This record gives sequence, structure tokens and C-alpha cells, in this order.
Amino acid sequence: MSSVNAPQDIKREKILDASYQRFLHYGYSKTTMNEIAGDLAMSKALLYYYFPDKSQLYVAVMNKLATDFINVLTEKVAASTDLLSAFKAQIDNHHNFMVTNYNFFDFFRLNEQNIPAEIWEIIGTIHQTEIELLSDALVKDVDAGKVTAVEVPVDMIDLILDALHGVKVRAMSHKKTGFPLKEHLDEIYQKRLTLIEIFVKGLGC
Amino acid sequence: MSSVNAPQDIKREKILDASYQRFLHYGYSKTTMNEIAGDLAMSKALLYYYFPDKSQLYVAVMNKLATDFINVLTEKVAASTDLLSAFKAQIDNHHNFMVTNYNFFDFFRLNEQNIPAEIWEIIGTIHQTEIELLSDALVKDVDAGKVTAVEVPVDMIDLILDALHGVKVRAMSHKKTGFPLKEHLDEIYQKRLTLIEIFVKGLGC
DNA sequence: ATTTGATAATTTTGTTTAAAAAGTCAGGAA
DNA sequence: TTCCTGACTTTTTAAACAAAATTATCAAAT
Repeated sequence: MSSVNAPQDIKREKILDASYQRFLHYGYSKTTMNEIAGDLAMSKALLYYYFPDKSQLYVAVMNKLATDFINVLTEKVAASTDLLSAFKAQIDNHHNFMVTNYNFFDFFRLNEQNIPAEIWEIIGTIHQTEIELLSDALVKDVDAGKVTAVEVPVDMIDLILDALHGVKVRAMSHKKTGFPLKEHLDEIYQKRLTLIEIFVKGLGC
Repeated sequence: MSSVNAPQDIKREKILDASYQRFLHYGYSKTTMNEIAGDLAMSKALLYYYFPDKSQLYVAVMNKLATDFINVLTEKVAASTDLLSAFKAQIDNHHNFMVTNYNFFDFFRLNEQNIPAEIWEIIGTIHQTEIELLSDALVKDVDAGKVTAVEVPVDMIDLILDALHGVKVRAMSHKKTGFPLKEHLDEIYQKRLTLIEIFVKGLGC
């Protein structure tokens, strides 16, 4: 196998880093390929040597973020002793991720519809991972007799994540997209923590 | 006070009925004032005698729907014996309302942003009513010793409604607006019923 | 107080055009 | 052969304008 430290991979990483900074600061549509190339003191054409097009470059950056996200989440959930703390770790991790990378997701606000399939795959993978980690934690608690048996743990976790994800802020400024505003993230975070406690309690014996 | 059966009110009602049919069948943007007037065999100008503009006509129709909605909900919740059945009545009523009037809400899908303030007021009133009815049911269950005491019942209900409202369908067709697709309404309905059972159980002693 | 035909004002839709950005390619350098 | 670029072409975006559709108004009639 080729080393991950091969020169072309190094350069690829540099491109991803520079792109991430631009996307994070200015958003997808306000970032041009010329600017990214300029930041790296290379020609725009070279970007197209490494990536087929702009959207795939964005996808690659997102993939990197997702990998980090999943790694940190796995680590945190593994360190959890019970279902409740596993959920709290998930909520915490998600909140952290959103706050840190908020502007990066301009892409979603502006495009809204017709997001490339690759993006949905990444989101699907993240979601799948969350379900696996949390349903493991659920099964453990069931086995330990902490919560009542659940027919299909995976479905149960899916449902709860769905409910948690749906928590929004009842704001007067109902303008704009369904994407939460940055100033609401903390409130949503708190609400989710409150909710999950009730939820897990509801699962208890 | 003037009778609700005064001739001008009768005509007003006829206009509202005809408008509702048009809006329900074709949606807001595909309904013209000429068509509504045509249905009623009256001049378009007369519509403007009764309503200041098209959006206020839509609001008036919606107001009528909302009044019905609230009345039925109040009735159903009053007939409930405990918190769980009260919630089920709410979920049921909401689902019914959405299925029946689905196309009427094209307005929301198309306008998406900048919905007139009056609409938000109506939605706010509905939500307020739901909170009042359900928090009453909650307090009753607390008093009956069925569930543990809650600090601020109204906030608790608000939070739960928020979570229930957030339930969506994890579909491949992530296209289009955040407004649920008609073919997903039943699935959402079932999920909410499952969720609320866990929730109320979580509140229990 | 109600109603309308005629008309005014606004919004939507479509077209054109210029600029900006995305994307391509033949060929040079390592 | 892999990496890289300048110059080029194609596509997208934005502004300006006109035509058509629709909303909204109003003087006059009932």
C-alpha cells in the first residue's frame, strides 16, 4: 500500500486545510477556487488535478471533519458508563461540532435543496455510527437490568435521536431556513440535555 | 352587537368557503383572485371590499381553520382521563388536521421565509392552547400522584411538544423543504405515538 | 352599504448581456 | 510518468430591461 505520507497526500492535505479555512470563514458560495489556489500559492488548475470539481473538494473536507467527529464520539461514548451519559456525550459532541464549524454549513443554508448525494452519505454514516454506539450502550443497560427490555434497540435509538434532533427554538424570527441560528445553539443544547434525562428515565425499570 | 348572521357576514363566509376550496386544491400561489371571484359569480373588486388583500384573505381562512382546530382539540383533551391520553388526543388531532388540509399549506412550502406576522400569531395561539390544555392535564396527573412533580409544567410541556414536533422521516429524498411530505405523515404519526409513551413513562413516579 | 368595469400598480416571468467563476487542456518541468 | 501552469473555453451569476400576468384601486352605478 502507498504511504499516507506520500508527497501527493501531503499536498492534498494542505489543499483540504486551506479549503476548510476558506469555507469556514466565507462559506461555500463566497469561496472561489482562485482564492484557495492563491492561499496555497499554486495554480487553480492544480486544484483540479487533485479534485474533480469544487463540490467534491467540499465533500472531501466534510469527510475529514466527519472522520474526526466519529473518532471523538466513539472515544467519548466508550468512556461512558451508562446509557444516559452516552447520550450526553453524543449531545455534547454534536453541539461542539456545530458551534466550531457553524459557518462551514453555509452550504446547507444556501443550497437547501439538492445537496450532493455524497454529503447525504456522510451524514448517513455519522448517523449510523451514532445509532450503533448508543444502541450498544442501551443493550448494556438492558443486560445490567438498568432499563427494561426493548424490542428493537436500534429503532428505539433512531426514534430518540430523531426527537432530539427535532428540538428547535421557538423564535419570533421565523425567517430564513430550517437550519438553526448560531445564537440558538446553546439553548437547543440545554433543551436536549433536559429531554434525554426524561427519556432515559422513561426507559428505566 | 351585530348578529353573526347579518347579510354581509353571510357573504363573507361564502367568500371564505370558496377561497378555502381553491387554496386547498391549488395552493396559495396557483389561486388567483379572479378565479375565486369567478367561483362566486362576483367581481374581483368585491373581494377587495371584504378583504384588504389576498394574503389577509388567506389569513382569514386560516383563522377559521384554527378556530375549528382549537375547538376540537379542547373537546378531545377535556374527554381525556390522564396525561398520556391527552397527549394522544393532541397528536391525533394534529395528524388529522394535517392530512385533511395538507395542500392548503403549499403557502408555507413556497414562501418558506417571510410568512406574514398574522400567520405566526395564529400558530402561536394554537401552540399556546396546546400548552395550556396539556399542562393542565399534567398538573392533574401530578396532583393524582401519577407522575412526579415538575418545576414548571408549562416549560415541560413546551419541551415535549417541541420534541414531538421535531420527529421527521429519515428519507432518501432529502430534497425540497423542511415541510413533511404527505406520504410521510402516517409514519410521523406512529413515531410520535411511540415517543409520547416513553416520555410519559419517564415522567412517572 | 354594495357592487362593478375600467384602469393603475405591482409582481412574475422571460430575455439579453456582461462579468465572474468554474472547469479544461496542451504542453513544460521535475 | 507524475506534477504543475498559463491560456483558454464553458458555465454560472447578476443586472437591466421588457412583456405578461396578477394584484389592487377607484369613480361611478345600484
